[in-house]
Amino acid sequence: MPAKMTERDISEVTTSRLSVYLRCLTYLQSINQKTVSSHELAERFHLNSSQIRKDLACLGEFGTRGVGYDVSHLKQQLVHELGIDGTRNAVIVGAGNLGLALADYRGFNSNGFHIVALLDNDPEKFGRTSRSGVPVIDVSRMRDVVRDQQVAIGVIAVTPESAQQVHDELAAAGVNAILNFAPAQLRLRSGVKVRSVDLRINLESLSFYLKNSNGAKQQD
Amino acid sequence: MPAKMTERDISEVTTSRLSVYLRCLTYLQSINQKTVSSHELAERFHLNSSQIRKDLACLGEFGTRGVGYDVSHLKQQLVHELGIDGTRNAVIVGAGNLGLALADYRGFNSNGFHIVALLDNDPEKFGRTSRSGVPVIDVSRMRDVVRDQQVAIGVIAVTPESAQQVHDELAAAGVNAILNFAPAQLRLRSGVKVRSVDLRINLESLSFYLKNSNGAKQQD
DNA sequence: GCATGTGAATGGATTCACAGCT
DNA sequence: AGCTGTGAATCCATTCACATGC
Repeated sequence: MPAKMTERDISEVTTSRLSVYLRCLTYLQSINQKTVSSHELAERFHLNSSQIRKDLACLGEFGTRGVGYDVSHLKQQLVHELGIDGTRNAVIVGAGNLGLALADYRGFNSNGFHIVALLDNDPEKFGRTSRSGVPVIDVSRMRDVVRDQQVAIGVIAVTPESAQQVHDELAAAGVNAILNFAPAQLRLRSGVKVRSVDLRINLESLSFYLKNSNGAKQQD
Repeated sequence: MPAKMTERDISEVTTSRLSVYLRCLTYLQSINQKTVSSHELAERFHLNSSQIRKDLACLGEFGTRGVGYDVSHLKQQLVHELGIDGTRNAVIVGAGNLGLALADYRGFNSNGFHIVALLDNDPEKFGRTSRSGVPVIDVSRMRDVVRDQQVAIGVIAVTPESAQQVHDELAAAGVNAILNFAPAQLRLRSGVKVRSVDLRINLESLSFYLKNSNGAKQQD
């Protein structure tokens, strides 16, 4: 099977960094800076400058030797590469605390993304909205919502027990990208991309750090 | 400068996996399974079995050749290694949507962690509590709260503009581990561990996937 | 026989170092 | 002179393969 090189061989870590660069470019643009060098970016992010050049080179040759990168041009390229020059619609499944908070999260409803609905199975909640106005809809209507509103991304904010089922339903409804907040090990499907945010793991990782650095605070 | 090997040379990725194993062991214990092999764990997580053995070997030799690992013993070891055999107290800074949701998140208030307060600078909110009863306290009292309640972990759930300041205040108050939800590039301090959860980056990464897999859905 | 623990081999990502353009 | 783009070198993580012990 010949490696088909869909996804243009840009690795996961690289794309994450591209997002970070994009945010920085937006800032630079706002303070009217016209060009930026890989060294300047490197300092801002505690990164190595050649890493940044390698990352950016993935997109083509956009820099000018002796000068650096044109801020607004590079930004535009990143926006395009990340596929957020249009608007991507998303649904959040689970209108509990977390789902509601996410629905109102600025950054989820801006710059290329739009939350069209919260889906839940509790009839009590149908028809209500989040503070910012995202409506809660019966999860059994998922298929219709996804089709009618061209939903591309699903967010799983339900209990770990229901997460797998929700994942499968989203996939069946034609959603190919999923952001999962449930602390569960999902059985994945080919063609559907899942990113998991596991808050518990993050906490435990911090705890581990605390445990193993306590006696030895002053390392520099 | 001699590499002092605090943190016992266990890498970040490894500790994250240890958390995952822990969760699995808790499950296995609940269904009364007594032992488990690296192969069985590997299947559950789509991982390589020798990776699991390597990870677990970091903690010492807890397996029995020919048999596998004793579920409850290994679990206990992991709990101990991750430093969650006691209770670690945490505060959440920012009593907005996200902060409130996090305060009530089960998994944040169980098994080794306890959220003692939400800190905010809006007097309107002082004295209120989250649904589950976490009180909102004036952020200017951070120092006292941290001292009196022996807070080890801080969660940043404020706007990106305030994140750096909150980070610095937490560090100054003696909090050495921080979970940051603000989409901002923090200037870090030595001795303080920060893990960032950047929701925006996750979304953009999914968008990138969608953009680059669209023409080529059927890869297996 | 079966499963761990671990050196050796592989594979990826980061960093170095420099040739090439402006 | 300055900074990009990139092969080469290095570093770290994952996987292989097998000796070791139950």
